[in-house]
Amino acid sequence: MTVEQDFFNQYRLMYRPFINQVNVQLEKYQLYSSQWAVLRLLNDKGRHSFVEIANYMSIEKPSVTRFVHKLVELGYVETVAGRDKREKLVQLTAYGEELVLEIKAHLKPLFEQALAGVSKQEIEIATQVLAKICANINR
Amino acid sequence: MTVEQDFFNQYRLMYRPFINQVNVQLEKYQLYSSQWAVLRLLNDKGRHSFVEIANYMSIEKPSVTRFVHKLVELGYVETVAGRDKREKLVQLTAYGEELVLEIKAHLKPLFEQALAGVSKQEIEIATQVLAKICANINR
DNA sequence: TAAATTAGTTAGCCTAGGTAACTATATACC
DNA sequence: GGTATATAGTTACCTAGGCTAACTAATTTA
Repeated sequence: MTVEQDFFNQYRLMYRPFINQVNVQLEKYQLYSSQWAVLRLLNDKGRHSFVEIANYMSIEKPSVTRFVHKLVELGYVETVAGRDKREKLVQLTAYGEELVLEIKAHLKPLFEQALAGVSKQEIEIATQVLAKICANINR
Repeated sequence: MTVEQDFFNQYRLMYRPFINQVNVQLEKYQLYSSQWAVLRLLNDKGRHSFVEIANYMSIEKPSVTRFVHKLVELGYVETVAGRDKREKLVQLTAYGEELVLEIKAHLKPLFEQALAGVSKQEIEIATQVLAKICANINR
């Protein structure tokens, strides 16, 4: 078995337990991990149109419509007029912004426990590897 | 944003494009990436019971039943009697074994392209980080 | 100004997971 | 030994979270 295959095997193996743990932590906010990913994007990089969110997350527009409508219902985000009459921008509400901070703090222990015994340097290398793969794949 | 959160964000971001690419490559074998993961397990580590497969993949037994029945239909695996009358072991057929080799070769270029510009050493570190997380989470 | 493109929506489908409840077998406990 | 509990796999049905196709409205291009 090659190092490459090994890596992707391990990558895959981690997915379900990780997502399950995150979902357990997010339950009290009525969120799933994919909805949380949208909130994080809006918090870290400001408002985005539906198409921008779709591209960022590598999903299709109808899926974004559903996520966003759910998040609007929960009062975490709102849509505002975009650059022209077609476009709508999604942004966090004041409540949503508070919540993101709270959730980040709430998730922190999980992330730290998951990465226990791994040095900062190793985490950074692993992060760079993942980023590089994204760039290679989406090219 | 902490290095931990950054890492998990990047991890998540890679998932969909990666799985989609793998699925495209597996289409000609009528497989999805999760079914392929089962075949790989059987090839790399020999025959497993349904429960063992469920534990390894962090999924529930009914999901395994479905996977395996699909793979039996395709003629890639077969079930044999286990250690007692309840247990059934799943193993590759001769055809399945050939196929695993073929698929591994078929996927190799994709993995190499995805990891282009990443050193063996970095890949190994990233793999260890992922394995460590699995161990930490499942504890 | 007609044709093509783009943003978002709607409807309906599929995968890949889940839970609950079941059968058959095996083990543990009085 | 017989009853209670546990375990392996199955069945039926539910859900999250994707997808495509076809649509409307607005915009850009030819």
